[in-house]
Amino acid sequence: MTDTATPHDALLRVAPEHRELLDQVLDKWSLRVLDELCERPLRFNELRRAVPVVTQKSLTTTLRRLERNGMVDRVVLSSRPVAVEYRISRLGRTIQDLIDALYVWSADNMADVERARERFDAAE
Amino acid sequence: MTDTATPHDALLRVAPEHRELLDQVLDKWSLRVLDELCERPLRFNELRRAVPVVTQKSLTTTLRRLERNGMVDRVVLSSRPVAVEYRISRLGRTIQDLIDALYVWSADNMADVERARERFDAAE
DNA sequence: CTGTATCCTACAAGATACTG
DNA sequence: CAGTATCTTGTAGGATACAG
Repeated sequence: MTDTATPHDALLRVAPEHRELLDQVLDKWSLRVLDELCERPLRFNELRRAVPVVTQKSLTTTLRRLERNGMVDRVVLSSRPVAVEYRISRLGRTIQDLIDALYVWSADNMADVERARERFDAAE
Repeated sequence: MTDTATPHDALLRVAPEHRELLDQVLDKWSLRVLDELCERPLRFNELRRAVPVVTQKSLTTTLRRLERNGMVDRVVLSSRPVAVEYRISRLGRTIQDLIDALYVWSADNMADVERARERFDAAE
């Protein structure tokens, strides 16, 4: 790579499997679940209460996908009655750092975004 | 904040408007459009060809939303026939840096993710 | 408590046709 | 070229009931 290349050139044509992984891990419910589990391990119903207002079905789907991709660990604590705890994994923590950077970006730039929106809406 | 707080505590309860902004700017088509515009300004149909396989409707919707949020600039070059160019904005470039970091993360961790998937799928 | 199984609907997105 | 308009379809997600 020559020094005339822009920094972005190194990432031209992002592989489809990388896009797909981000799609599976950066969706609405996944972001909320990762947020919560980053603070502390939680059981299924605790998580349900912590993430308003997710349905059982959506929470199950989200947890399975996060578990499959190695972002969270599912730990069976006991049976009769069944107790299951969800914990963020090492991998999950590394992506949460990047997600947090996005939240910081939002906070830093929200004023500019709102100005852009006002300009756009006024131009109609 | 005391030194017993975890780094994540500072971000507890992310404001809904920040989540909403990320939802509007990190969806499938937006990521692809920002990728392309980061390399060079493009006209509508150039962008359509560059992003396979987006429909006119989805591309229009995506561009309007990105423009409204100040991520891209829409520049009318001439009329008769109309020519319109889309360019990444300063704000767009700042978030693209973070998106690129996510792609790098995907590349760095894809092997671990695939191992997790194999383990999960084998456990069925 | 931790889920599955069904049914249902609302909205995103595709196909197609048309316009300034 | 750069869109808009209309119609249709696919699918994620909600409501509800039930099970281990």
